[in-house]
Amino acid sequence: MARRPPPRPPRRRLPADEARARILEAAQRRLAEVGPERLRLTELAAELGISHQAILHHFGTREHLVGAVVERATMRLNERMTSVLAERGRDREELFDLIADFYGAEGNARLIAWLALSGMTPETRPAAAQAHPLKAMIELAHASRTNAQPDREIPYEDTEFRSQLVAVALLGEAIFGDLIRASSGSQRGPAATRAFRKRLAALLVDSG
Amino acid sequence: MARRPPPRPPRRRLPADEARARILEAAQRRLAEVGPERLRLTELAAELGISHQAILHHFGTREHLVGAVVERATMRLNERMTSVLAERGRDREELFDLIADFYGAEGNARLIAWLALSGMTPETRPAAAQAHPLKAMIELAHASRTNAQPDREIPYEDTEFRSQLVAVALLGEAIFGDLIRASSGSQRGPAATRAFRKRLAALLVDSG
DNA sequence: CCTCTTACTTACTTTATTGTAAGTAAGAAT
DNA sequence: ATTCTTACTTACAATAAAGTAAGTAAGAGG
Repeated sequence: MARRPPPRPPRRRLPADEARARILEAAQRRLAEVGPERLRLTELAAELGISHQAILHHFGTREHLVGAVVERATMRLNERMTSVLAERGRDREELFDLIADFYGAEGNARLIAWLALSGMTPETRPAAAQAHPLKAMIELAHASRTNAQPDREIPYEDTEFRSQLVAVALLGEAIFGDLIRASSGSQRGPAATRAFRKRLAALLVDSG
Repeated sequence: MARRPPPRPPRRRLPADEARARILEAAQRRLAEVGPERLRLTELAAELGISHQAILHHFGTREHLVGAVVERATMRLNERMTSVLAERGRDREELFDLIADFYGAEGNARLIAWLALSGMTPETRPAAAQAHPLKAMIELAHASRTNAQPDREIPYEDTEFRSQLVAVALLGEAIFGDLIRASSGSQRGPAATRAFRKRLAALLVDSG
């Protein structure tokens, strides 16, 4: 018996910017998971319940989509970083925790890693070349250190180095942590990450 | 005028293992550069001056090739690591330099990063799950520390943490260093990397 | 010198994915 | 209501990459 096609629900039609936003969000998540090279328009579309041409309709080409994701993601990361810094910002341990959450946030580290590996560094975009979102962090940390130890002279380069160490170690831990621990026979998992962060914070505080 | 085809040079025919070795080497270099997802058999073959079917002849499928590269690369990294540790190994600063060269070596960090991001962790291969190549490093470092400070009691977990910090920070610096420095407005390039390493070594030594 | 294995080639198939073309209907504007 | 823009669909083309089939000749071994 030929079954008549089911009365399909009326087609949704979103305003363009919202559709774009949804696509960008899903694409960014996917990009953090599998990287720019393995991002498949069809997969993404299926996940969103649309056809892959809908994506092309909004972004033209796959490359444009990836570009838009990167653009938006770096802008958001910068915004988030500055808001994190503005939030409380005086106490050093809290500052460290906020930064750690930022870099350790599921996806953030992976996204940054994919971009770094793929050579999609912000210096290709001249607009971003001027903005230095991390500079505020260094200055905050430096102020906090000199405040805590008015007697000792603390060179700015040292705080600069320590800030870089924090960023690089946290990002590195998020990406390589469990791999390193696996190959040194240590405990792995989220608890190990927490322990690592705690010891790192302690090391930095103890050594000035 | 129809030109007669030039007398092509007699075909080279390598012994199988050497051919495999050459392919593996080129594939590993390419893999460190562009990652497993963007490794193209045709590109690789062109680079080697052979047809892409020659590669398939030796490795069956692309997946097998990538698997073989990963296998060989991790084995070599482990070997290289242990030989580096055996080389001198008593003095802490030299140990640090050797480790730094290991992780900072062009390609090593990128290769490890690609594998970590792609989820090609060694724990999928049961053979590698038992080997703990970095454990020796931790023990060496611990011995060196207790040797240098016989009066103070140094907990093993602390050395464990510091070893992880070194590994993670060096790898992270290799991948993220210039990106971080760019977004904090600092100097970039190899000199910055050297300076970072020097300060990291100093921090670890100064703090015990 | 002859033979046999196999490293490697050329020619072709298959498949996955991006992109094009054209049409459909949702929702705003008049 | 009617029209008009455009978000989105279905159908299809183009391309590139992996893999198959079959043949060729290099070099070892008798």
